[in-house]
Formats: sequence, structure tokens, C-alpha cells
Amino acid sequence: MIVGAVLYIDAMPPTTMKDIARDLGVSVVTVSKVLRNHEDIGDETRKRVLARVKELKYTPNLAARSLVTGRTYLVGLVVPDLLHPFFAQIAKSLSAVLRKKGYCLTISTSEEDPKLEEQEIDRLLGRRLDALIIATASTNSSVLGRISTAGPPLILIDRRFADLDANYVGIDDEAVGALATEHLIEIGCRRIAHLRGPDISPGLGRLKGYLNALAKHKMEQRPELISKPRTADVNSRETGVELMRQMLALSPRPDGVFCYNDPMAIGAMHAILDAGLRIPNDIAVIGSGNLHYDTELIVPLSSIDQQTEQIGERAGRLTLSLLESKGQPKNRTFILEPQLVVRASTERKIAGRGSSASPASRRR
Amino acid sequence: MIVGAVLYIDAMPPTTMKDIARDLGVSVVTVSKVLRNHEDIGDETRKRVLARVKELKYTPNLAARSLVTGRTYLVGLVVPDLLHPFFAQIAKSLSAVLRKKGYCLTISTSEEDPKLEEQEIDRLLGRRLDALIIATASTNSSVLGRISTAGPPLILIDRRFADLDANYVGIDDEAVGALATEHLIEIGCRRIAHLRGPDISPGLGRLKGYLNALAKHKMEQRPELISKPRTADVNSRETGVELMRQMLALSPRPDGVFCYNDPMAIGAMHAILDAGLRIPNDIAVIGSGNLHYDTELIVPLSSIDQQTEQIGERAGRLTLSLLESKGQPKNRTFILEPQLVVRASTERKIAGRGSSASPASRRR
DNA sequence: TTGAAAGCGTTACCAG
DNA sequence: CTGGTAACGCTTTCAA
Repeated sequence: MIVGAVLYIDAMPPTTMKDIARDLGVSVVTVSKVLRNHEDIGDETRKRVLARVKELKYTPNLAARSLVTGRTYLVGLVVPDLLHPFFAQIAKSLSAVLRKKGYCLTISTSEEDPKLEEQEIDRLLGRRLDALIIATASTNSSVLGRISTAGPPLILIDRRFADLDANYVGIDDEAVGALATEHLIEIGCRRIAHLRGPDISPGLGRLKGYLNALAKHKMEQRPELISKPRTADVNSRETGVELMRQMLALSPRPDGVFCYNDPMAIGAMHAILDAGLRIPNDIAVIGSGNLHYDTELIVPLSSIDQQTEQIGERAGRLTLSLLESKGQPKNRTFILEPQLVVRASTERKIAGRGSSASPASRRR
Repeated sequence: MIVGAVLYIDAMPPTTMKDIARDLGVSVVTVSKVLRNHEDIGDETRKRVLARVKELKYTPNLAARSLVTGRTYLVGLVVPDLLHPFFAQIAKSLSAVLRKKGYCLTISTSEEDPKLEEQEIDRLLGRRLDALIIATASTNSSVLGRISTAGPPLILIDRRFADLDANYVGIDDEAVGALATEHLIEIGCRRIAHLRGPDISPGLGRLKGYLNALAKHKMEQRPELISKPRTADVNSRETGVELMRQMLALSPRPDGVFCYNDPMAIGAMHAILDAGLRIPNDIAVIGSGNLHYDTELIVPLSSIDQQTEQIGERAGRLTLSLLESKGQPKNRTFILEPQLVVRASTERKIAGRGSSASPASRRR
């Protein structure tokens, strides 16, 4: 008997508006209006409908609704790598903002592969998303350009293209490079190396910031202290080890290094320590990203905070405003300011670890 | 003129099967069948349809399809925290498996809050997902029990309930506790502490494994060496610091500690180092999770690998088989075997860091 | 304030 | 092999 009952429940088709309408002797239209808070419904009717809705735990079939409204209440997010705390944090805060307004977030990863990214985008567009948010792995704007003219609202994060006018939320990458480099200059570094990122906007911006800072302080810029650009932002740690080894072979060697991101900086630190040198006394190291485990490393790592949480939030709010607004609004850009976080890897005055934490280094 | 063209494109309603059918002088049904690889379609017709589909970059409207098939090709994933590498990794590998079969993954976080989790589940169910995968934050099976009888296929990961018969993929938590504890015993620890996790299946299982290992080696189990259970799996690092401090106040103090997860172990290491003790010579530390940055810590951390990637993959394949199968298949359970990864925090024979890496410690 | 009718784009079911 | 017809569950429009 119990089995019978369970099977029955299971086979039962979900409640529809028709059921509710029939039960209450009103029309489907009336039910529909109540559910969308239409004005012109009698108080009495409204109450009865809502009561029945609650009783049956009714929720409207979104597929049916989408079909007629053309909106899916689904937002897509494409990131290069969900395992990277930077993108995981963005996904998290984005999802929190969107869900408050009833949107779901569907997340795809491109694995830093432009081909895979294009496939994913096409898959998502096939679902008729209401908006697409993307930290692109592409090296040119062609795919995204196509979407931005013929697709749903497009919001770029973290990476963008000079030749593509689109919604964008990201950090001021030149400021990242400048902040990091000036900090190294201030603690007394005279030969500052830069382990470059790939040839995408954050990599280029940070490089530019680095060069600007050197220029501003009238320091010579030496080509041999700048690593070759990478093809994509993968295996940063291993790349950091390798590139740093090359730098250590120089003579004279650098006394400070600014790395494109924290994983690279971690790799660089390994190379330095393995060479028997001290951080920061022989070589000071600074990264970018301010990952949550920077405090826990062999040498706690100075870094540039990228306001990750805020990027997600901003992008979320921008998306909502795009979805709420009628017509085609102008594209908007939000550039957030980075912040220097000093830890042991650039604290030259104070020796030892842990107890030397300055107020700034307490930030996560 | 250009503006006009752009607006035109933008206002253009997306292609439908009707358009293609009209263009080719065939019926909508024929087009539909071609797109779903139906047998009974002439070769010639099929070619023409496919050609036109490609020309127009047509993709079927999934909302319409869902409406009639009752399937959404959407799978939901609810995890306590996307920032935790364990869950991020699962999301990543899960998404990779599902997308190959055309499913999208929508991800929500519960922030370890059962109330929020229930809300999220209801939101997702409202979307008529094809399946729901969840690492639950609930402390009892009531909410999930409701779904498993009346909702879409339910797949539990990482955490489960003794009184709920459901699909489950996870690690053998007793083995985790036993492996870690026996390793500590083998390197000579005689007073082994355990920093407990919360009262959910992984926490309880690991505790049991710890107790079993002590019993097996005829070692006395001392209540004061086992921390109180936590309410939820949050702020593990801070908790680790605090609990370890309490353990250090004991006399005699422990000479080894098995921590519920790696963040807790990191906290514990801080407490130990701050007390002026050495790891592993005074106190050996082992965690669980084998996070990707365990190798980079102040003291590289021994840990138990939880086969995270495989959990995601298995859960993905299980989900697919549930979706593909007709009728209501029996619930299945997959228990994966954990693996010990030895690093400096338990390497007593060898002093120094880095170069002492054993083969095992090279794993990420 | 309410509701009847007409779709939305697709697939299922048969009949030809 | 092909296609007409009837859904699927909802919203929109417009008339009552």
C-alpha cells in the first residue's frame, strides 16, 4: 500500500494553474495575474488563490513562462577556471546578487581555451540566457563582438578588448602594476624584475603599470628583467619557478620581483629559496590577487588585492540593471581600485615570520 | 545606415523551425525529426535541413522543448561554499561530465546554512531541474527526504544521512580517519589528538576511524585529546588555532594531531609554531582534503587525499545514468578510497624542507 | 474586476 | 518516409 502511494505521488504530474483555477472556480488568467501581482484583482479572489497556491506548494512552470515572455531568468557565467579562488569568489558573490532577484546562474569553464570557450558560449546562447557574463579566454574580440551585436546583454569581467565597446567590470590593472612596483622601489629594490602574464588586458595593463612606475622613479627599464609573455594563464606556479630561475641566472640578479599573479609568485619564491637566497632580504617578492592562503605560505606573500568580491557584486548589479531596463542601454564600465597588502615577502626591516605582521597583513 | 542595420538585427526574432520548414518546403515535424536524428527521414531531406540549420545558425528553443518533453536539461548543484577548493573542484569536474551530454549545471551555495539551503532547493525545484546534486548543510534528512520521494532524482555527495536511502557519492570517511591516525602512530606518536569536524557524516566517520585506529593499535583513547564537535564547517582555520591552543595547554601535551580538514590543520600549525614548538618533531600534524596549496605552506602539510575530482566525475556519471534510465532505478552508493599523502608536517626522519620531498609528496 | 481566445516553439501520435 | 493535429503551461490582448 505504501508502495502504491509512493508510486502515485511519483507519477502525479505537477500542479498547474489550471488545477488551481478549477478548484477555485476562477479562470486561469486570474490565477496568473495574482501570481504576478497584477493590480486588477479583487482582494477576496487574491487571498483565495494565494491560499490554494500555498496549500499545493505550486510553483509556476518557468519553461512555459519563458516560451511566452522570451525571458529565461537564467544568467550564464563563463570563467577560465573555477578552481582559481579569484573566479570562484566572483561566481559566489555574483550568484548571491542574482538569486535575490530570482535569477539562476549557470557556470561554465573554458579552461583558458578559446575554442572551448566559444563552444560553451554557443551552448549557453542556445539556452536563450537573459545575460552572459564572461571572463574571456579569447585573445581577440571576434566571438564576443558577434554576441554583443546580436545576442543577450554581455558583461565582461576581468579581461577586455580595446576594440570592443562592451559592459565591463574589472580592476585598474595599470594601478596594480604601479602599486606593486612602487612598493618594491620604496623598500629599496633597485633591479626589479617582472614575471609577465599573458597578452590579455590584465597582463598588458600590469606590465604598463610596472613600466610607468620605473619611469616615474627614473629607474632604467631593462628588457632582460621582463619575462616573455605567456600564451595563457595556466600552470602559473610552474611557470613562476621556471621564469624565476632564468632571472636568477642573470648577473647582477634582480633584488625584487613583481609577479603577474600569486601562483606565479609562489613559484618564484620556491625558485629563490631553492637557490639558497633569502626573501625578502636578497629578493623581495610581490604578487597580485591576494589569495586567501597568501598568509599561510612558506613566506607570507605580499600582494595586490583585486577587490574580487566587489567585482562579482558590481557585475551582478550591472547585469540586473541591464535586465530591468527597457531598450538598449549604453555600455558601462566599472574600474575598481586595487589595494596593496604588505606581508613578509616584502618586509625588509623586520626579520622573522608571523609575529611581525603589520596591520595591513592581517587582511585576508 | 549602420545603426539601422544593427537595430534590425537586434529586433529580429530568433529563427524557428517554422522558418526552416517554410524555406525548404517541408513540414516542421520533418525539421524536428532531423534535429533529433530520427531514423525515418530521407537522406536528401536530411541534408537540406542540416544545411539550412547551419546557414541560419539555428538552435532549438529549449523552453519550448522542455514544455513538451518535461525535461529541462538543467542539473542543479548545491554546495556549502564554492570558495572551498573541495567543492570548487567537484563543481568543475561535474560540469565537465554533464556538459558533454548537453546538460547545464546551475550552482547555488548554502553558506553552510540549512535554512538558506532549503530556500535554494525550493528555488531550484521551481525550475523543474532534471536532477539535484547536493552536499547538504542540513543536520537531518527531512528536507531531502521530501525531495527524494516527490522530486527529481537526488544525488548526495560528501555528506549523507543514516536514515535516508539516497544516491550517494563520497569518500570512505572511516578510512580517512584510520589512515591519518595510523600514519601518526607509525611515525611514533603516542598521544594523538583529534580536532573534530561537525556532527555530519564526514565528521563522525573520521572520528570513528580515529578511534578504530587507536583501538587496533591498543592505544588508550583519551577524551581530553578529542575536541568538542563544531556546529558547522565554517571558519575552520580560526577554529583550528583555538582548539589547538587548548590542546597545547594539556600536560602532557599531544605529540601528534589529526585534523578534520586542511584549513583546521593550518590553524593548528599556527598555534603550534606560535607556541615555539617544532613541526613535526614536537608535534606532527596531518589534515584531510589534500588542497592544492598544501605543498606551499609554512610547513608543507601531510593530508589525506579525498579523490575530489573523482567524486565529481562519479556523481556526474551517476546523474547521467539516472537521467537516461527509464523508470525509477534503485539508489546507488559509491564510496571512494582515500589516499595518504606524506609531506613535511609528518616527516620525522628527515629534517629541513623542500628538498626532502618523498615521492608521495609530489602529488598535488 | 474577470475571463475567453490566441498564441509562444516544440514534440508526440497517428494517418497517409 | 512525411506531415497534420493536438497538446505542453503559461501570458497577452481585448472584450465583457
